[in-house]
Parts: sequence; structure tokens; C-alpha cells
Amino acid sequence: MKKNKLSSNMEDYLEAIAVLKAKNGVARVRDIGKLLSVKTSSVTSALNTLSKNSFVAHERYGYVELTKEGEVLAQQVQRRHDILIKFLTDILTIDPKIADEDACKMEHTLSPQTFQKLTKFIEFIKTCPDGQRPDWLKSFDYHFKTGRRRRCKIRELKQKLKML
Amino acid sequence: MKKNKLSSNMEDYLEAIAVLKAKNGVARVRDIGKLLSVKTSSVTSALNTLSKNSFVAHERYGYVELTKEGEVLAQQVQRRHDILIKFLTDILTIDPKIADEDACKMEHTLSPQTFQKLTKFIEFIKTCPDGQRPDWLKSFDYHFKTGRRRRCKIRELKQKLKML
DNA sequence: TTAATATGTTAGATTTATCTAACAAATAAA
DNA sequence: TTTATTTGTTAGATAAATCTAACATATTAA
Repeated sequence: MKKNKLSSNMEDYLEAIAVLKAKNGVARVRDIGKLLSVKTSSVTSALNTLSKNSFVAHERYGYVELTKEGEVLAQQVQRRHDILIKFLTDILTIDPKIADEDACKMEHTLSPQTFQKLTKFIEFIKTCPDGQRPDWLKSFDYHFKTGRRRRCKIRELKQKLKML
Repeated sequence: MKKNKLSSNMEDYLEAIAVLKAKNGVARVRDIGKLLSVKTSSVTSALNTLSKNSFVAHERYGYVELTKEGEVLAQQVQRRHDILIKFLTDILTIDPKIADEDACKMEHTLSPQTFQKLTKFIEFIKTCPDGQRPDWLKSFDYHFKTGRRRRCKIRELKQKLKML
């Protein structure tokens, strides 16, 4: 009983299970519910669906385990979440809590192409060495706060050259 | 019977109505259904909900009209859609069709803070004048395609200065 | 102007995700 | 080891969004 595409909701449960295992060593129904802000009965219900599709292994009253497949999928979701968080916090400087909420909304549905380009874009902007070329992030921060642009080093250097 | 917060789904219907009115002058049930890829019965059902909440005015077998409130909300959604499209196509150079799909997924739920920062960010990057400071978009495109960075004008100018 | 076609509506079923309330099992405390 | 508390499950209800199929109204064409 496999499925190639889980709902955003089911992906959320997988992700929550992975997060809890990483944090506490085990994932319990109660904690999954707390993390996702749903009642435990909703968790049980979701786990039944995920079990039928072989993404989790769960016996009554036991801890929740991810299958190999479940783990792979959870990791994919987490990777996408991380990319989004990085963009939102490091580049747009969104508050961490809001960034996390926004990332949760996007992580399930955005196209692979967008994730790929976004990854490259982040890497491109963040590895921009200060001094060697202008520091985009600082420039953007300055622009966001003041509405103005920072002084342009290239132009100034060109001026100097001319004067010599 | 007002509501302060419509579901993403209902916002989609409002947006579709606005798009059709702009394009064809009128919005018909059939065309709304086509645009959103749902059956006309689903549209009728949605219009009932929107009517009850005073976002549309719709009499049986007639054209669909937005109320003042509906129009305001539709415009807000469209504005958010445009911001996202601009970022995805102009900066990340995502294919227009995919960009549109992705924008549709984000436009209803992202935080105001993210939209605000994103708007500024786009403006900041796009008004970067070529020659005066490095053209970020071209540099990113080069980096995305080759994995390398373009030559650094500042460093070269500094070298020249030293040599003199 | 009637018949054919297109469009819109209604009723009722289905799916997904949630909830409450009653119950069952496991764990902790007395 | 009983009792109390916490945790997990089940059954059944609810809400949103969709669908199909039958029907109603408009529009177009003969």
C-alpha cells in the first residue's frame, strides 16, 4: 500500500517525528501532537494513514518509528525547510519565529526548480567576501533601514585612478 | 455575516474573479472553474460561501460581481502574487509557468513581514546600476551556470592603484 | 420558434483533517 | 500493590472542498 505523494499534512507528521527523534531519541504520540498543535486522537489517526503507506512503524502504545522510506521523505522535507529558513533569516532577516512559520507553509509545495535556484542564490550571496566585492547583505540591510545606498567603492576607486 | 479571514481556497476564487473581470470584462461560473481546474458545481458552492460573507454579489445564472470588500481582498492577493512572481522570475529566473504555480501556493499564507522585506529586496537588487556597482543578477546568472564568480572589479582596481 | 447545445444549480457522496468524549493501557505515586 | 495520573485509542461528529449525476435555465442555430 504505497503512495508516491503524501499530503502536506502527512509530511508535517513525518517531519515532526524526525525532529522529536533527533531531539529526544524517541517520538511519542503526545509530543507529536504538541509540536503540531493537534489532539492526540488526530495523531493516532494520522499514524494509521502513515502506517498503511509504510512510512512509519507503530505498534499500539509504543514509540513511533520511521521506516526507511519515511526517513528519506522526512529528510527531504527538513532539507527544504532549512533552505527556506536560511533565505528568510540570513538574507531577508525575518524574525526566526515568523521565518519558521513561513518555511513550514512553503516546504511541502514549492517546485524543485525553485529550491535548486534558491540554494544557489543563498550560496552566491553568502560567500560574497567583504572587501573583495561589496557585501550584499550589509548593503541590503543599510538600504532597508535608510532607503539609501551605501557608497560605491568602484566608482570611488575609478575617481582616484583618474586623479592620479 | 462577515468573516475576517477567508481560507486560501476562497481567496483563490476571489482572485480568479478579479483576473477574469480584468481580462474579459465579466466573470462567469464556467471560466472561474476552468481557471481553477474545478467543476462548475464547485464554483457555485464556493460562490454561495463568498456571497454569505459579502465578498461577491451573484444572482442565479448571472455574472459574478465582487463587492467592495471582495475587490479589496482580491487586490491584496494579486499584489502579493505579483511580488512573488517578480522575485521568482526576475531574480531566481524560474520558468514563468512554474513561478506562477509557486506564487499561487505562497500568496495566501506568507507573513506580512516577509512580503515587506521581499519587496525591498527586489527593489534593492533590481535598481543596482550596471557599471556603477556590479550587476548582481548577471553575476548570479553566471555563477548559477558556471559555478564560478565573475572577475572582481574592485580587486582589480585596487591592484592598479598599488602598481602606480 | 422550436430544438440542440452550453451553462449553471442542486442534492447527495466522498475525502481529508480535525475535534470531543468515552474508554483502555501504561506509568508513577501512595 | 492498589490507586491516581498520564498517555494512547476508538467511535462518531463536524467542516471544508471537492466530485458525479440529475435537473434547470440560457443561448445559439436550424
